[in-house]
Amino acid sequence: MADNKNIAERLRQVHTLMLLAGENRFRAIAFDRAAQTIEGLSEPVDHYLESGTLTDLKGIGSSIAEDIRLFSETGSMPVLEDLKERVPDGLIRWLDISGLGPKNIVKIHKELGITEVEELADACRDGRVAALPGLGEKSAEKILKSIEWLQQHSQRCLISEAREVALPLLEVLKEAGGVQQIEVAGSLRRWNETIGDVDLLVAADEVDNSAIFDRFTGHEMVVEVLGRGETKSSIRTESGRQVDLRIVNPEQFPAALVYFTGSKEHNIVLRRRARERGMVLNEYGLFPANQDGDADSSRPMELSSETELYRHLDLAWIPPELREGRGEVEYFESHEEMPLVTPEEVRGVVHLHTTWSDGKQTVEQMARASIERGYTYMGVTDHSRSAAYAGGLSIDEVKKQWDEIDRVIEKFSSEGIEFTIFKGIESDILADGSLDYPDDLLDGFDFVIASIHHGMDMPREKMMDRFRKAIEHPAVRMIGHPTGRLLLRRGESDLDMNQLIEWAAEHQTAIEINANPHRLDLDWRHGNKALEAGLLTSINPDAHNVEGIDDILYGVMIARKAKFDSSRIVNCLTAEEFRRWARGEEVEVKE
DNA sequence: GCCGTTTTCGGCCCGACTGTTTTCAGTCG
Repeated sequence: MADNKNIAERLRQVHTLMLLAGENRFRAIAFDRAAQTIEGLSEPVDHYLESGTLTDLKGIGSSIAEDIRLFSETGSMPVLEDLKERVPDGLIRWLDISGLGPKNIVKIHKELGITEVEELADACRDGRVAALPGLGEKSAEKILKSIEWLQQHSQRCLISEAREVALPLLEVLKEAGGVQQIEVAGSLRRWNETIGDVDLLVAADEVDNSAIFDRFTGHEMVVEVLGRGETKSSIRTESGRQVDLRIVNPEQFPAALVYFTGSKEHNIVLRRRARERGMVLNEYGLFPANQDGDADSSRPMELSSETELYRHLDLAWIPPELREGRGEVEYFESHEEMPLVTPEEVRGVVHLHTTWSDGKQTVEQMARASIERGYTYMGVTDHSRSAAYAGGLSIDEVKKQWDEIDRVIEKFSSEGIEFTIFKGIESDILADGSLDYPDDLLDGFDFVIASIHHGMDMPREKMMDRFRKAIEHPAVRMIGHPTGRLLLRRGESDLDMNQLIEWAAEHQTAIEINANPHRLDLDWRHGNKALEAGLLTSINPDAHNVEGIDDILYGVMIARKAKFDSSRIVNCLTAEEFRRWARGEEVEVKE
């Protein structure tokens, strides 16, 4: 049996290799679209194969359906195998070089007979690339620079790092003369977990553009100006980030904001909708189409906001974090809004570490910091005993910690502070699926988060078996960071996430959204499945110090991307309701 | 390769910027 992720990955490979093989662009894109569709499914592809409904799916015709069927039955996809034979492995890495695309990759490869990035760098240095028709000195120099940059920096960064670049620039540009509106756009506005480039958008009258660009390119963070035109400029920061700034007229701002927020997939759907309604949508506005189908730019629709633009396309305004081409457009055709959790609705901080294990602050300090931030309860969840590297608690230490928590509770009570502290634990799930303490001790906790910290690369069946046993354990109320991933550093465990979601939903066990920007795990891409299954979650900062509590914001935004409203988030419950849920009582989930 | 409330063929999102060119192709977002 082939799982959806695996199939989508193969289809993506076909797309990439077709570009490098110089195949028809649209044929290649068809495979990319099919991959997108498969990824968004909440049922396994085999279900569609068996019922013969695969070709009912958007972007999957008889040809790709056959490729998928063959792959599912034989584990091999002939169209992919054929491409792999024709395209050298090394070329795939060339696509990461910014400024170099498939056309020139094919040209350089064919003319010079080279396949490795290092060979390409040499060919740029010794003039062979510059001598090719259509390329020149500057192209060679640009490619070489990109290769060198690539070797020093990873292409993407965490959303937290991107915000550190974007927010100061935003502040400085706000103060620049002539700036009427300014917004962060791109994947950062959509709250994606990793970010490539930072996009900024400004509304200003043209006469002011030059001064605004001066402010931008002159900022102290800037180490290189990559380009500067009339309306667009790009810079690189000392941290290696590329930032693009676009300036448009105020009347163009709404359309430009939609356009630069993306995603690409979302924009394509919007443009198609505009076409279907006799209009053309571009970054400058929404225009009636003339007889040739081009935009009649003399008659722009008047737009004062994104909302109006969506209205013209018979849609309600779609929050940026949902604009991922995963069914949001269909939803907002018939709904005015989607119920989504807000930061204010989170009431408790229920996954945090203290000095008892690897946290930096005491129980009392973490509690006071939570109170300052407006939370009404917290759950202390230090590491269990086998997490030796993180100072996991022995049975004896657990009991001492309980005493300390009781002392803090008493102290608060004497100070007249209303704040609830739950005694929790982040228990390791051991290799055989059992937990890290005897059952009678586990019963003594208010709640248990079960997480895997060891043996994360076991085969899928073993991993699933471990999680199943943990979910079935009566003391366990939450699963922590299910895939174990560390973004940009470590991959995910091999899991059947749909199955895991179903098991957890059956037991009313929550799967946390770990809000630490290095994790953001559960992945929002499982949101549709989680919604169908009625999965509960908890937005958990996994804080190891006071500042870590603020990561809850990232968790809230990821929960919104995953379409959670507060009724399915256990730390949006009141302290009393949380206590009842932790005891295993049913909680009300809104339909 | 996919798709159709104008279409079973001929489109497929659209424009800025750059560099290599003399009118445009490639790349990016």
